[in-house]
Amino acid sequence: MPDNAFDELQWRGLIFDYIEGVPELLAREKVTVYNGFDPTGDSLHVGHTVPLIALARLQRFGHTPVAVAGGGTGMIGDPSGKSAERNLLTREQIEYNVSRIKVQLAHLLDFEVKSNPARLVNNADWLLKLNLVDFLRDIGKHFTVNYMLAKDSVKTRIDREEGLSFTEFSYMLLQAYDYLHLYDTMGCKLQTGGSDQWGNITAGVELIRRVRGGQAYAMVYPLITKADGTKFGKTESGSVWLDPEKTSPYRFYQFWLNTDDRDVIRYLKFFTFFTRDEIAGLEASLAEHPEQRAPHRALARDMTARIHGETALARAEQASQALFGGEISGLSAAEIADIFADVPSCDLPAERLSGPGMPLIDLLVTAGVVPSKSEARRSIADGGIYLNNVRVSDGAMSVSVEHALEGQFIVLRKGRKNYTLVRVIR
RNA sequence: GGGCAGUUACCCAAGUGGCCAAAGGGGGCUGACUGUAAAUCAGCUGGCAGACGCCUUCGGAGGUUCGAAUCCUUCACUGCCCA
Repeated sequence: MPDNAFDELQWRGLIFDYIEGVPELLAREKVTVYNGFDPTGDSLHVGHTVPLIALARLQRFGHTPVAVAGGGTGMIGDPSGKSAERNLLTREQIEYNVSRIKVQLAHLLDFEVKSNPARLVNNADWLLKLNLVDFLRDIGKHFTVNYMLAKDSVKTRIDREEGLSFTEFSYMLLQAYDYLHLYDTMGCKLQTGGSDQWGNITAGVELIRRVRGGQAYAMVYPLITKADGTKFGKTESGSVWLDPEKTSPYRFYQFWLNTDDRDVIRYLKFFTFFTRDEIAGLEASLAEHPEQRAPHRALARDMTARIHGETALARAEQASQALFGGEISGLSAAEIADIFADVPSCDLPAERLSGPGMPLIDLLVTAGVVPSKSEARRSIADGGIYLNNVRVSDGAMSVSVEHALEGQFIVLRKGRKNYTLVRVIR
């Protein structure tokens, strides 16, 4: 690890833009740095983690990280990067979300160290106290509409058909006020965020200069891109969450393992704490033996262990091996239950399989493998459905008790890697 | 408040009385190939039956017609221009 935080971030490709003086600031003093996040859901997803992990990197260099939950701003909705007006959340929803996210943050930031413990605050604590007239006099006075209109987040929305509401237009002022508040109360001098936050962050820097004559700083990270042009952090089944209830450790592990070759080294730099030498080694391995996917595995292992722990990682790896390694028919009931613990599953009363059994078409729908019977028929016709890992050719077949492994499980699979476990309940 | 344009399936977008479950593209799903890849090629892509066929869908509601995504009325929403 280099001795300079800025160099470290730069090497990792994390510096997209910054206000002049940031490298010197980070080298000169231990600063309090904050990064906001949106509590619009009750869990963070992988896309949220880059700025938060970056905060952890700064913490390792002795700086003090502050995670700011946008409990107040979340009630408004940030127009940045949004194509349409945001749905507003209630105060209760947001408070619940913040409480859930707090647990996840503990995996990323160190709240325990004596010297520079991380902190979590909620901007609802100060924003909700604001009074409109005071706000307009004290804050609004310092911004011209021209300045606000010039911000990209506003400009792109005005150019689009949908436009944006006054509420969203005002968002940047609230975030600017956040920065001022944290500058005043915690001596916070640096705000970080995704590159889409640049306008909001610099508005805060501007405000601090005007009302306090102080110098505050801004630094933003690049948007995480994917080589194939799709959005990072999404899979067929939606966002990849940190909450194991929403995204199982197995799926989480698989998400990272499936990283595109062209992206994997960059992601190692973004997400892990591997050293330059370690990453260089993995890069060499990728070049020489791409089929071994050593960097993918390292990335998946590291992330899964950090977020879900070693036990969950071990299980995710075991399941991956069994599912993609091959044979499942020889496994015991206990092994099956264990391997598929994380895989989507459903319960089915044994009576439904009695006698001639249940049409496979119906079972596929019941188990949620496909959304409709038409889709089920299509998938079978395409050769994309497997029963206990054997491709199904007969679209009219029925599933009976005999098909259940150990009398207890039926393994349905659609395509290469979508497994569903049916538990037969007596 | 006035004028104009628009609202079609997951998205973009054709369609202006029957040949429309609705062109084309994107996306998605599946197969072949492979490294649980990329690239490429092929099939599929509203629902229920899967044989004929039936049902729901072209912003909402109502109407004209043997028959409407297509015509009329009205309402809603969006954009542009005028006040």
